[in-house]
Amino acid sequence: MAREQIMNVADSKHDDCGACPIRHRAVCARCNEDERDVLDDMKYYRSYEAGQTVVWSGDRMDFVASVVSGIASLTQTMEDGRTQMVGLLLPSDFVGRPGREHAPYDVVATTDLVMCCFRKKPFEVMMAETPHIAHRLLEMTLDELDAAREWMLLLGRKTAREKIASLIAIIARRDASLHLSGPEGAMAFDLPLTRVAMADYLGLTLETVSRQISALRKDEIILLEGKRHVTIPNFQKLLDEAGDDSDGGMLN
Amino acid sequence: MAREQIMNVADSKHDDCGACPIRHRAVCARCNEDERDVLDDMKYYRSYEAGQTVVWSGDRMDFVASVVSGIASLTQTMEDGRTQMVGLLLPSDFVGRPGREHAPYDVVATTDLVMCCFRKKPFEVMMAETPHIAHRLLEMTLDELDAAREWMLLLGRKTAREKIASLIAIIARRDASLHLSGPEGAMAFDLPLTRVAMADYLGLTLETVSRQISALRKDEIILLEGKRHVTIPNFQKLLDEAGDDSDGGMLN
DNA sequence: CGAGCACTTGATCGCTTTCAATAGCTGTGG
DNA sequence: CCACAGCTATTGAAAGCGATCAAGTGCTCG
Repeated sequence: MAREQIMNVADSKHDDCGACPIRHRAVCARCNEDERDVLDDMKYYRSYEAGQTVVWSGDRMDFVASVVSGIASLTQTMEDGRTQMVGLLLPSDFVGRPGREHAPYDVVATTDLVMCCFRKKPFEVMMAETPHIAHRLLEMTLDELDAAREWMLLLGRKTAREKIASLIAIIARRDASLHLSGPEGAMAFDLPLTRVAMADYLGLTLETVSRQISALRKDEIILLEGKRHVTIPNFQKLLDEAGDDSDGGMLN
Repeated sequence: MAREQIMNVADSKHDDCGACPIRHRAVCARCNEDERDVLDDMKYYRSYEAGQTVVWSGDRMDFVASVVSGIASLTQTMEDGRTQMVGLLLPSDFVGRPGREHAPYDVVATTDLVMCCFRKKPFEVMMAETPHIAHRLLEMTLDELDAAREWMLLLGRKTAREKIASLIAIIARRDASLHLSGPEGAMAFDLPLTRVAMADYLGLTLETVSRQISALRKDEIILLEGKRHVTIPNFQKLLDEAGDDSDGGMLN
């Protein structure tokens, strides 16, 4: 908490795009070398600590960015304080909308976070001239729309237990794809979200989240070490609890 | 019900794009005359009756399309039959995803429906060569993503009464923008959805939908003639019931 | 050691669902 | 013409799930 409180100002500009861990999945994934050189000159990094707000809803947003590492969340809040997470941004995900002045949601760093930013105007110009970027952004936006619609089913129709199981399954799958390990064998990882964040994501209260996690643990669908470390002995059993189709909701 | 059961096969190809009612909002909105001529040659119309399924989830989808008139819905269904509407497609909205083989959702004609279709392959080729189309599609997809996220807040955090009020407000606003009448004065329109469809959209049961509509009528937030015709004496009062921000959730 | 935080667990409340009966409407056929 | 089926919608009563209110635990940090 105390380390580098000014880190979000101490931005770095020196990492080479060629070594970027997200270059094959981010908005720049389709760019050729020349195009990437231009972006390389435009970009700057910003870092945020877990809990910091990156952008406030309604604020002017003069940049767009890719998540390089860590997790950010998009959150909507009603006047009386009810909040709903409407997006979970993982490494390579894109933040901001070309052509829009103001942020429609709060963007919050859920874990320590590094973003690769571009000032909006130059990026818009570049996008207009570079079909590779526009196409990749369209593709990513369509994927996000699919994910949002999957989430609508969860929010509208799933029970609390199914919601928790679904969230754990999603995190497990993402973790597996990061570590390039197949789905065979026991999966184990740390939950990157607090109970409150999970509740905001799932449209539940934190008490219900806690209770359902306890219930899944009691039924040995998941194993817990401490508050955060999860082991999944049988992924199919978890999917059954999530109520998803038998294909496990595989993308495409 | 009995009239023109084969209408979805009796397709028309003759309407001129220049007279198209959605040409200023659809995916082709940014096209110049030459580009539109090409689309004009590619396109064909298809009509569906209320209740017909346009595409089944998982089916091969060899076309993309714009809604010309009527309303279509995107629906997800769980194994045990629970269903959630994840998209409401109004005139000018786009159906289908370039680059995807199979439909991820059921597409159902909620009212009688006319769509302007393009075979997918030629459309993809055209899109790759025509930035105007790709850009417009990106813009529309980003708008849809915003709408989906607004809907996630509704599904996750709003009460049944707020959900109903929100839905009626959305339909009222859309109707007003169609009829080019300002929000002043009493608004009146027919609900284009059955109670079941509303329930599927809102993540409720049809009984709860019915009860909350009755409650809003008793409180004189809305007036009902028959089952479907709604009059809104005071739009602001409806917005208050919807729990939206004071700006009424105006786009942009 | 005590404050603060994240989390868990218990008891109760209340909103939405579930189950069930009924109304209103349209179309069909005796 | 009326009886009846089929559909949409309304309304009532009861049940259940998640929310709310309230302690209490375990951990970290000062």
